[in-house]
Amino acid sequence: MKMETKQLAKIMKALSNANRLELYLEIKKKQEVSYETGEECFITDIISCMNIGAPTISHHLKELANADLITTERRGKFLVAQIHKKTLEAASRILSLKGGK
Amino acid sequence: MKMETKQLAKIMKALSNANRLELYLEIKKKQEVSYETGEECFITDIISCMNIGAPTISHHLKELANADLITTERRGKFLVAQIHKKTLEAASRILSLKGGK
DNA sequence: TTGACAGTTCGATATATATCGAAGTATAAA
DNA sequence: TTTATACTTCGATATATATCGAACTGTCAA
Repeated sequence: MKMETKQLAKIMKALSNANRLELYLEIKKKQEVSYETGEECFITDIISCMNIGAPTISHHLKELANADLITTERRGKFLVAQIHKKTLEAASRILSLKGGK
Repeated sequence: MKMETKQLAKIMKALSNANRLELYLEIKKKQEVSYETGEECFITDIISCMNIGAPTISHHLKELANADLITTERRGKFLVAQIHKKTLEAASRILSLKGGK
């Protein structure tokens, strides 16, 4: 099997759980807003507006990071997350969503 | 949680297994070729070039169909599959891969 | 009708996963 | 230094999933 396929499956798996996907999309949304406001995406804000516990969020963040979809960074007491745009773009390329052969 | 998010998660889950994704991409590839040749995508050809058994293929086809990513149709003795382009396009739209948010 | 081929269904198994509560760690604030 | 906040780690549990072999169904060909 192609390396590409395995990699894409990994990305898909990371986005296959509804709560984790919501988490990812939330980070993505905040990051897009932050282009304008300069704010960062604080995980603590996301936790308070999702209906799963902190341990589960922590677990999901690791899965997203493991698939290279995000990175996280401590900012003092808090955790901030950034989207890896390249990973999502790579996924779309493999799926030939745009352009394509 | 948004309906959209749940739906997208379902699509992602269907594509999250490497073998199932390979199957999907194979159907997709054959369908693209078939634009030119007029051929259809026969599952039997795919089975013979993948290293999982027929029962598993059958299971995976159902998962893909359940996520609305493909449809299948009997052609006499054989099974042919078609990609639902719209589903993949909808997924990409929700992920905002193209165009703005 | 018999045989072969294509695919499905069933039952079993092994593995992965999502989630939680409890307890731990790190940082900031009082 | 005590307390509170923001996560993380651990262990447990319940559920889902991928996969297989065996047996079944449907279709064609001889």
